Amino acid sequence: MSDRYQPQEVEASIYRLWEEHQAFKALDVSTKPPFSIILPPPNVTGFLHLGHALNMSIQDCLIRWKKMNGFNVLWLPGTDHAGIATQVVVEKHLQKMGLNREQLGREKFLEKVWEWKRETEDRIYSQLKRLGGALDWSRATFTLDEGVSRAVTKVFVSLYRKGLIYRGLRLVNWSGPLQSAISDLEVEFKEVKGRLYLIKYPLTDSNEHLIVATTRPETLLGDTAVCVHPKDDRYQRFIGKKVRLPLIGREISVIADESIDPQFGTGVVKVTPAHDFNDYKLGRKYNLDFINILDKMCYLNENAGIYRGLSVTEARRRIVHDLKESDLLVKEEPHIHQVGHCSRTGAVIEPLLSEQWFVKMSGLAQPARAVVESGTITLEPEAWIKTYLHWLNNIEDWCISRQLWWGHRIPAWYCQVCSHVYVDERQPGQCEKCGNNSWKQDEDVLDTWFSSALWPFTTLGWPAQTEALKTFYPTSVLVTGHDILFFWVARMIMMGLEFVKDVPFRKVYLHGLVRDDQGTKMSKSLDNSIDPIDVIEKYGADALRFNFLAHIHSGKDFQFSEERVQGYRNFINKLWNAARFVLTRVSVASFEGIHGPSLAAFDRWILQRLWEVERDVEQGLEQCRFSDAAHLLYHFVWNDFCDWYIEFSKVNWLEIAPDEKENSQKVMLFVLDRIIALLHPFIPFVTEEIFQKLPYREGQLCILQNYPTTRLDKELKNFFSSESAFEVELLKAVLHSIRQIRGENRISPAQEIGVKLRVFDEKTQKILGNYRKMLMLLGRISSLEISPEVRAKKAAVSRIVLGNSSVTVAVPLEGLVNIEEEIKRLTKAIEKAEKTLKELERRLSQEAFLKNANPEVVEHDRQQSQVLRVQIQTWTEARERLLRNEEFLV
RNA sequence: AGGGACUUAGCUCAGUUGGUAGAGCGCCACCCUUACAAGGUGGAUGUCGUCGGUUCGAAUCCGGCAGUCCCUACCA
Repeated sequence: MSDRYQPQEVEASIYRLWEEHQAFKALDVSTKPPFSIILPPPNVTGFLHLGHALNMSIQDCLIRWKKMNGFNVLWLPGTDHAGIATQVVVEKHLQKMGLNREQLGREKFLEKVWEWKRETEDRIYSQLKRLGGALDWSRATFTLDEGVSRAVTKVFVSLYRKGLIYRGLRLVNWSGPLQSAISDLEVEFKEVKGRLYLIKYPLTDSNEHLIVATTRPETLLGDTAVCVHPKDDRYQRFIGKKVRLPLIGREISVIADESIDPQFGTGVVKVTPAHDFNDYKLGRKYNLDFINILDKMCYLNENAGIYRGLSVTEARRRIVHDLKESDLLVKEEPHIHQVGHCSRTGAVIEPLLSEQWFVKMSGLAQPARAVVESGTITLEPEAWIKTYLHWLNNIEDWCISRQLWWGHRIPAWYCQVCSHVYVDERQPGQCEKCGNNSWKQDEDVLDTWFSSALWPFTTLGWPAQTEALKTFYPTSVLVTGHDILFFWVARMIMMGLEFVKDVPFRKVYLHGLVRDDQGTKMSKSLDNSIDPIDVIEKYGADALRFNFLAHIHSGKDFQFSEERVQGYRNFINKLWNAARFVLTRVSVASFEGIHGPSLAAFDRWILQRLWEVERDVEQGLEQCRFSDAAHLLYHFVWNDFCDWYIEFSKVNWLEIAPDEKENSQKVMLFVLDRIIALLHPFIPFVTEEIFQKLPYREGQLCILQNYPTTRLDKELKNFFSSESAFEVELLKAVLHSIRQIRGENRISPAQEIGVKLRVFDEKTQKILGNYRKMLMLLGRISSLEISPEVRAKKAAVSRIVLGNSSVTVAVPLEGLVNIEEEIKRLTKAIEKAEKTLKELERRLSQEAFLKNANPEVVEHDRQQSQVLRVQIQTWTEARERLLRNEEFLV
């Protein structure tokens, strides 16, 4: 074994080992209880970033943990075609080669996208493998796979027949660059510094005019009314009259509606039902004309008269100019407002009237709300429940058609003769209305989230009632970022309830987003996104995973830092070296047959600590508190096992009889064995690599072991001993005192020192006497005196109080060090203790405290203040003697 | 505009029923003591955003204020 763990040399072969043993395979039928997670399918837009690595680290930890706990686990991989996103990426890619999709035509273009999909999917899957994902690859699914597509069509048809999907001419969010409608969720609102224009609208029957306030003067071309508040005294006399539209002269009515805020602008609003969501409602309510002035590219169309062909911004400039010329512009002022932008292209969203398909949401939302309210599905962190419910309560119908090519084609056909619309899973024969057989399928595809909403059951074979579906649905937990709670999570819940009549998962764990070390969101456009492979190659997959698991806290965003990964790489190396020590120094073949009665105190102590760690790690994982569990293990390995247990054992083994040594070595081997298993879900590669080196584990796999729990290791309790635990704590405290004196007095670790221990009771004296050699070696002591009466001159002194035992540690400093240093040290210690003591005494002197506080707290404070008094007295005396340079009883 | 948070050591963050402030990294000092220098030992560092309230006692519970962030939302 090398003295450094070399992840790049072992990770690939370890992953291969797992695959060869089919360690990730889930069984459709099994007597074991099921545990299933569907991997949120990454988009085939490009490679995975650190956010995915975080997401998958959590899932893989759960999967391996549950597997080791005896569950029949399924972690199902897949990828998402990601309609708009992928189409945009591929179009950009083609653009570089001087191609565009119109040139290629639908079929050729789709071939290109499929080509892209194959490449990126390969890359994504290899990234997941590099990260160590225990995914059942035999079940990998793509959202456009035939089975999934059939299911998507079936769901569409079914919802259509139930009247939950309808087609209609509606005002939708239109993205000019995409030439497609997008859903409300895909619109991002940004604050924009615009202008508010006040424009004169002359009355037809008088010389008066109304002044309209608008941020979008160009849309006046599509105005079909002007609206005021019915109770607005300023304008009541105009209601019902007509005004002449500036520049184009069309006559429109003045109407009144309560929705108008008289305080805003002039209190007069132009109504453009075909280009504004508020105006659309007014248009429907008052039966106004809908005049569409934009084409699919968001240029002005034939209804714009002389402005035809202009872009929206050009048109705005021209119209403002023309209004000024005609003296119709009263005023323009700066105005900050929220404007919707396309989340994919960044273009300003134009509300546009167009024929689209919608899902009626209110009926589907109700049960989805109920299952979260009732706790059938739990959200972690719970803070999201409120957000989730609020969204469902205010849900609007979902526009699911997209004017794209990449995606699930909408299963609707239009009769070319009589325009009859036919929706079915297959193309129809004769038209039931007119008897002709001339059909054209709808050109549009479905919103990518439509198929994602079905993912938990389509991946398991639905609509067929497969064994997999029976076994693994509902899935156990969904792990995903909180950014897609509405896009995905909510819709899966609706569709699962609608089509499988059960929730898609029992628990949702929402984690934060990964940010860079400056705290900004990682994104490709900012060029700050990191390929996890780069990190893995530098530090290993385990270090990256542990970094996430040790640092993820209840849904908070995660600030990535390479230094921290490096820190956990060091931890993994520490583990590696501990294992190396055990494997090279321990000569027993297995840990079987540990003989309880002859165990040393350290052995008992480490076994007890192990038991406690097993208990607490299990609790942490049960509660999805990954960082708690990770830190527990980190400190157990580094501090308890390496710093103390191995160091104690090294010395202990020098002294004891061969059979006792063997017994003790079994304990060390056992603890290492358990550590490896405990850490496996967090850092699978290094643990498996070490496991493979355990001689008695030949032919086995770490991933297939039982996870150490207090149930599995219940016999550990037989080894517990409070006296042993006390002995270990006492030794630790004495050694720490000696090292502290050494460190603070700058006595070199190479310099051996004399130490005198004054003990105040026989029991402690006996214990310390038994560990004389231990103390001397670990404390680098040349002469050690242990006695009830210890005299010293020019000595550094420290007082330990532990339970009923008390020890004074004295280190003669003559010739070693400047006495002034020690006086400073003592003074500092005394001051600190006095400060604490003062606070405790103040508290204990309050009658209210003694009366109201928990008796345990009072007792604790009493004891603690007694300890402090003893310490202060010892130190104060020592300081005086040092000053007077005389021998004293320490 | 409504909602949800967050504010703790130089940095990133823990702190689960209120009871003497913690970790990792960084920093300082001394050490290549044969598992590990990707290491060892010791050390320093915080009016827990601010003001008030409840309490014997508040980082922790309640309220006001300030700052930061996120989500939802058609304000012309």
